[in-house]
Amino acid sequence: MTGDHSHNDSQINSGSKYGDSHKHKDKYKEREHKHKDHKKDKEREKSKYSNSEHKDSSDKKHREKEKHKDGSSDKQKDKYKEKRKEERAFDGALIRGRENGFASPPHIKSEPENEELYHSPKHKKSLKREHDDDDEFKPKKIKTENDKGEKKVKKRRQEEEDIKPKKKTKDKKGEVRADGKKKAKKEPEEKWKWWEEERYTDGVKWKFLEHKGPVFAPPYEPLPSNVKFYYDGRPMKLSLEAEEVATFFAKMLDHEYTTKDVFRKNFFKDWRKEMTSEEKAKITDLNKCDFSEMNEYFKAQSEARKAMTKQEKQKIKEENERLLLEYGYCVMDNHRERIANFRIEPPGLFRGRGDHPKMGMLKRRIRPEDIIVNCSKDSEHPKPPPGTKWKEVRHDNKVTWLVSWTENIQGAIKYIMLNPSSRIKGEKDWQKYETARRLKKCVDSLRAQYREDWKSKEMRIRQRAVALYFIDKAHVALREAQEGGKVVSCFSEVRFILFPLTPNSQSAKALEMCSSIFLNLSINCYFKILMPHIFTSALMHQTTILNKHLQELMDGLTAKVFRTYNASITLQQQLKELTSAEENVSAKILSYNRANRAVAILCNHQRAPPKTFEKSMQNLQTKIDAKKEQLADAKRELKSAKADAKVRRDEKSKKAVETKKKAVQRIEEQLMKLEVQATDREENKQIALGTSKLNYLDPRISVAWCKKWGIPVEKIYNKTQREKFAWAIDMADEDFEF
DNA sequence: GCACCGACTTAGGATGTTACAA
DNA sequence: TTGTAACATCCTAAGTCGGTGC
Repeated sequence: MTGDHSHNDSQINSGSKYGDSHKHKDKYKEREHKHKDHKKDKEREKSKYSNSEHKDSSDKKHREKEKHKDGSSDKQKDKYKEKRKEERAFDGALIRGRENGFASPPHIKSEPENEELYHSPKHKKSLKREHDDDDEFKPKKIKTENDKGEKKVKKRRQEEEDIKPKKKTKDKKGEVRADGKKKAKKEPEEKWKWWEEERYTDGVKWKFLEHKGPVFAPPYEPLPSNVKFYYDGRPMKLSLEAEEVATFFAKMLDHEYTTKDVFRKNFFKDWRKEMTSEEKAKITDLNKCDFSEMNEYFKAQSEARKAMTKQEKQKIKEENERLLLEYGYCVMDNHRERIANFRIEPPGLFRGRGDHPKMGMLKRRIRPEDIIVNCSKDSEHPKPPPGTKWKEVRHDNKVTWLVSWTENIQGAIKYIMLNPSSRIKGEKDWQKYETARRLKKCVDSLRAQYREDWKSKEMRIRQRAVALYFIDKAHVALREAQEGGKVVSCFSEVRFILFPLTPNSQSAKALEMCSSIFLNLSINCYFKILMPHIFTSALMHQTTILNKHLQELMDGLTAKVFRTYNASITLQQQLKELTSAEENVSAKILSYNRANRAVAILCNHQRAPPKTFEKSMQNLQTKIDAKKEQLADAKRELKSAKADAKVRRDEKSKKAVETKKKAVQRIEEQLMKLEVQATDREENKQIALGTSKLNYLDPRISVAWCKKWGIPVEKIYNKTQREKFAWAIDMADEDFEF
């Protein structure tokens, strides 16, 4: 659908995304970040949390106050955020503008209305599975569901009563992989079908949770004495602390980051904090620092790692697997579930994306004293490493995280949570798609309504309607931005809104806007042409206000539901359009990828073309050429074999003809496969399919498509994806309609 | 009503592993 | 057997949204 995705567009996009944007540079002028001195920080934390083993509300308040005091960094963050969002919105809008973006294809309207009853699980009295309702109202649609409906529905709560979460339960969890060999690893035979059970109500996420806590980053290993750091041309032995931070920089020497001023400046500032006073006195200029020997050492190490013998590699692998087995799983409500990120982020230099003002800052090492552990009271609590204490152990079953800590760069909280294959993530995912399906039911009237509202006499209503239009069609979400110290929500800069009005803009044709939209924009633009934002903050500038409005329109509706809905409905529609029954499997998969790609383009999921793209494309072309030659040869041979057979008229030559014929056929097939591959790859050059596949496309659409056309689901989803979408694979049959 | 924050979800680059061709 | 491309997984930054407290 967007085959003409132009080169220009992508340049615009990736260009600004990766932070060149000179136009805005002034915006991010270096500011003295008042972020605390690292050491002060440490001290304060020490005093703050010295006796924080127990949850203490006054302590918490105190902590909060402390946090608020240090608002400077947050402001900076906001400012930075603002810029990033602007760029994205602007770039995305340009691209989508040209391509007529999210404007739903005309066919969407003609989608048969789904008569199923949708309701938000959130507000249901009984949080029974959505498909239970499907069964009730449309039994024939989801056959498999129907069958299951007759099965007894296990009651989770009852189960809990029956099997008290004593330690022993762990041993019998289904998916234990006893054999260390990965190749031999089997999918667990009996996978828990959580989707056939009841959900919790009232925000309870679990009743029992037990885990072993996080895995900390390995301690720093000092450099061997022959690897030296040089200052001003002379070797210099660094203290352990300073050396460690230096290695972070040395490891990144080949990266573009280390050439950036901001990065260098932030790094140097934080590095100096780790130095002894002598070092501090001596090392005053980063440009005089020579890390190259260190850099080479790390390169050599990584080479050595690659060159390790099979046995050595195997040993490491086994150790990793042991770690995974021990720390990678938890027990949540009688089921053993995989943890997503059980390793604590190691220390290093912060790699903010784009022109992040904090890039290069030191991400400090996380210690047990920074860690909040969340688990059941009656579970065996994870033990902190000997001689250390957790910051806190809490038992909050209204949240899903197992471990959390606050990082030092932005002051944000980081979490350890469960794998996407877990019940807790899967349920949420499923619910997300159900909300999007409910939007499908009312999207037409909703669209009609906001179009109507463009004409409203009330400015507030008109603006809201324009906002909705953008959210729906261009996925320009309202966002928060700093404006004179106040947080306002707004759309992107005027330049973004203006582009459809600029006469020479190619984008003018792009957004199929009604005249009343133009009118609304124009009014604003005339008045605010020099202002940074389009909408006045007085009326609707809180994201929450708009979201409240969305809630009124449909239960559970937020801006992001539009994205899910538009993506999924587009996939379904594109699959219908592109798949033809005559095609063979690989052609069908190409069609699937094309449908997926259409969605990725809509959602503006871009990627940098792989570094090896041109080369690999060339290689493929060479292969194709060779195959063509081979085909020509084979055809010639067939021809002469035929001629031969005509003369000889014996069995042997007849057989030879058959053989040659088959050879030609085989080569033709191979050639086609290669050509399909080339097309697919070329079209995929700058598009990232993963994000939409993983986050926006209702997996049941893909599963239904696979079942309908007899495509093995493995061709569409790899193992991890199949684990994540197990619920969909199990429940959707070929008739599934999004 | 505003500012801020916690708890998630989304995003895509980096790194590791596997499959396949030479 | 080796080198390489493709694919999978890991990692963590960034975005979203609702809640809270002033």
